[in-house]
Amino acid sequence: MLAVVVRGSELGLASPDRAWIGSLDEVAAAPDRLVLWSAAATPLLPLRPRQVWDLAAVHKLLHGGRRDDPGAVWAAVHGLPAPPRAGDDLTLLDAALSPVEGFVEPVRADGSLHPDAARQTDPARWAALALEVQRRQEQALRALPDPRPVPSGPPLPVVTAWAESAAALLCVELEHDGLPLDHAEAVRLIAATIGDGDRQARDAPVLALLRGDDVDLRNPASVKDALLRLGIDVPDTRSWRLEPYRQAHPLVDALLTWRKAERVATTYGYGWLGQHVRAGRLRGEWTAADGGAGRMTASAGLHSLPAELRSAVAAGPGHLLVRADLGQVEPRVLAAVSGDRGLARAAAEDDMYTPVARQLGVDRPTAKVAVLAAMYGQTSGAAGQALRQMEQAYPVALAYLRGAEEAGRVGRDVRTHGGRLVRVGTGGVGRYARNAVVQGAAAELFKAWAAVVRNGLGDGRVVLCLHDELLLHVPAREADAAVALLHDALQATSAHWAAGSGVRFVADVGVVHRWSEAKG
DNA sequence: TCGGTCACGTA
DNA sequence: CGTACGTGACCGAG
Repeated sequence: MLAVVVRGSELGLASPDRAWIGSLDEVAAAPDRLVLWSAAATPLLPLRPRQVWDLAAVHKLLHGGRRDDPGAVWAAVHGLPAPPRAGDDLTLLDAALSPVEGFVEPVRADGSLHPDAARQTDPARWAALALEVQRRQEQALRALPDPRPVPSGPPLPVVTAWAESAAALLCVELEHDGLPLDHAEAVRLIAATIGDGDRQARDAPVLALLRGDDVDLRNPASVKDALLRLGIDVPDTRSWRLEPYRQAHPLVDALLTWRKAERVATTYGYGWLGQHVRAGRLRGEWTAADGGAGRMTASAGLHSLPAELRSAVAAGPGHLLVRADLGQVEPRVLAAVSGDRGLARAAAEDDMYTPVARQLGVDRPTAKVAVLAAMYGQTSGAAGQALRQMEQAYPVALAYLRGAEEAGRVGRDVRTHGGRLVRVGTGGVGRYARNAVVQGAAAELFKAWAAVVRNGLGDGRVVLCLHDELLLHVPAREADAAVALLHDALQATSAHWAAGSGVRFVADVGVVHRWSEAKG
């Protein structure tokens, strides 16, 4: 273990037996795993370290919540109450504004961290403290139960800590590298939908159908009233609600078409291109573990790019895109984390809904709805019968889900398979916790997979993470190796993550020039 | 200027 | 069949 602190041109280093002011060369040469307070705040991009322990990321894994600043991280491993956030406490503002004159003692008499410790501590000492926090975090992780029936290798929560740290590091790289974008193609696609983007021109054909009726297309209440005047009475004007009325009146069809264009104009139009694309790269900000379940999130609309725009995401000269997505990942995750042997047997198949359908005595579409309804806590009665059959066929999986739902209902926090604390809080909604243990576990498996893939790439790069999909940008000569890597990495990851469960995970992998091609 | 609502894209 | 996220336009309160 080598803790690394970068502060300006100075570098603080700490190993278990000493702490010193060192150089970047020493980090580059270190065979050790690196400990960082936060990958996002540590400029190590040129080094592309292989293994880091990100104290902020592991803190969020262990304790949930949104805080991941050093004060909160330190307090948590020492069993102290979380300190006020900078901004909540004006004395912290004073500390931040006052010039740094020499170093302070970072640990106060009551054991808490000095509010400005990150800036005002001797870098070597600050690195040594990082190492101490790492030890305590690992100790806490080792105290958690390992949920696997046949543990293999290090305890699963410790493995998850490394994977979550790797994801934090990957987010820094994703922000830096960006997604390769064919700018001219993007402009063509946008122009095909909204022309030059003129608002009046876009609105005119819809307004013409309303003859003089003064309607604000961007105001749902106004649209709802206009529809009512045409005899179409709907509780709201969402597109799926209006879809059945497409034939009822030309306005509905025109309005839905207009909405598509309006979405492009406002969210994915010329302004968006100008704001987020530079030198052929589309960039957003990435977060490694967000929301209740700890999924990765991205800004700049990277996670909700309309399918029509995906042909603009294209490999650069001499390069190819390798895209891979996990097949039926959530039901497979459920089979693994719940330990349901019957569901695990179904997950041995390429398509697990086929054996589930056989087991339930229903057709495949019904089986799929039943499985999804079970995982997400269905409320309508459509799949009620199938759900009762699920209960009969897969009682262990259903009990696991019920347990999470019950915990959520009474406001009891839950932990995912990999050890993430999902804070439910008081008055929690049961469905939320029920979903979080599946979605969150899937996110952990995905990140563990992504981490292995990242480390196995030569000159290639991970350029997009999309919940169950990875997009790689690789030199053409490395494409075949990347395909093999994606499969091998999933094998290796699931072998320990789902050890003893008998669940098989599958990836659909393809080599393409444009993201839009060859979607499985 | 702000939070809330509606709407919609993705998984 | 549901959960989750980010984004943007509009409304009404302050």
